[in-house]
Amino acid sequence: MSVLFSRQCEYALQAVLYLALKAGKEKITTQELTKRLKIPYHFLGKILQDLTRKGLLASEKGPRGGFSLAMPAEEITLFHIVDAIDGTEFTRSCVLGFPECSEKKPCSVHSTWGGLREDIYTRLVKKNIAQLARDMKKPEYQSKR
Amino acid sequence: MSVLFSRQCEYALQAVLYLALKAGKEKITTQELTKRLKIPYHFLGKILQDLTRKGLLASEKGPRGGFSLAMPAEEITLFHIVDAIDGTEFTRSCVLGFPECSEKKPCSVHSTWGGLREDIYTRLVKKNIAQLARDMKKPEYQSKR
DNA sequence: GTATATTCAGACTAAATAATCTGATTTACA
DNA sequence: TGTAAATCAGATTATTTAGTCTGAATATAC
Ligand code: SF4
Ligand code: SF4
Repeated sequence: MSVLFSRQCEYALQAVLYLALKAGKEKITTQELTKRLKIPYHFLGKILQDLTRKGLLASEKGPRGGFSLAMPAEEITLFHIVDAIDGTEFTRSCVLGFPECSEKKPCSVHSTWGGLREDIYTRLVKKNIAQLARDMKKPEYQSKR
Repeated sequence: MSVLFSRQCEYALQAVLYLALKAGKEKITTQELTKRLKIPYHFLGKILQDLTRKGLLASEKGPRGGFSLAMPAEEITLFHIVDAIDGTEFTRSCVLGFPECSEKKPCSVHSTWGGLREDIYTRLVKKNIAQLARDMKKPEYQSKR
């Protein structure tokens, strides 16, 4: 298997994206998210708690409670989410997982692979989730649900 | 943690690259590889067996035995190695692990992320391991060992 | 032929990640 | 004030991946 981010992180990305799409309206419950995104309920619960602790989401308990973005969607990028869940180690370590090397003396694959992590980073910060949510509403993204 | 390929696969890449570098000469033993590349001995053994079964490496038992490339280094790319260990699923599935989607109705992040898997694929097939081994010998890659 | 160095095979253990379960806490509202 | 709907916390289990161990099979060299 090959994978870019952990499963938790993928779930987090989807969840926050969903929240951004519904931003402004009512709070969103774990139940709604678990149904729409097909993510295991309790696992998702943990992830949302985590994102809340990290300050990305705001939560409210009790009936009519749920989760919402803790800040304007314009200020959140996918990078913030990845950072909160998987951390930012990938911006520093070798994409191929090769052992330590110095920039001065790169290994033979570095000319090809060295740029990938910057590339991934760029994609993560390129758009904020408000833009992504707007994209989601464009006709060409409508809609299989 | 974020990672592109499994640890096994990373080890396999390093090992085959090492073999390419030493190609033509004697067979290389697991022991030499485990020392040079700092990969757990028995784990590496499994991986080399795997690569042999998949037809990428040739093995010989007994004293003076060991492993060597099963074909000219010019015919092997990193993609072949990844294919043998992790499989090629990543060329088809979403890099963010999002659930099934149709190309016709991509999700909102697809414009940014859709290209990444082709990008990775390209990097994997761009150079064969003979070229990579030659790169390794260039002065600018010399040498911390 | 015997000792030795290797791959090979399979069972086993360890660690990391993913997922589940139980119950406590908070809050809205009838 | 009581009930229900939600988050929150922590323990537990399951699954996957990583790594280890033991011994058999095979080939070389003396
Ligand atoms: S030189 Fe580049 S590709 Fe090679 S090990 Fe270092 S970071 Fe990885
Ligand atoms: S549309 Fe693209 S980014 Fe979105 S889920 Fe499908 S493959 Fe992934």
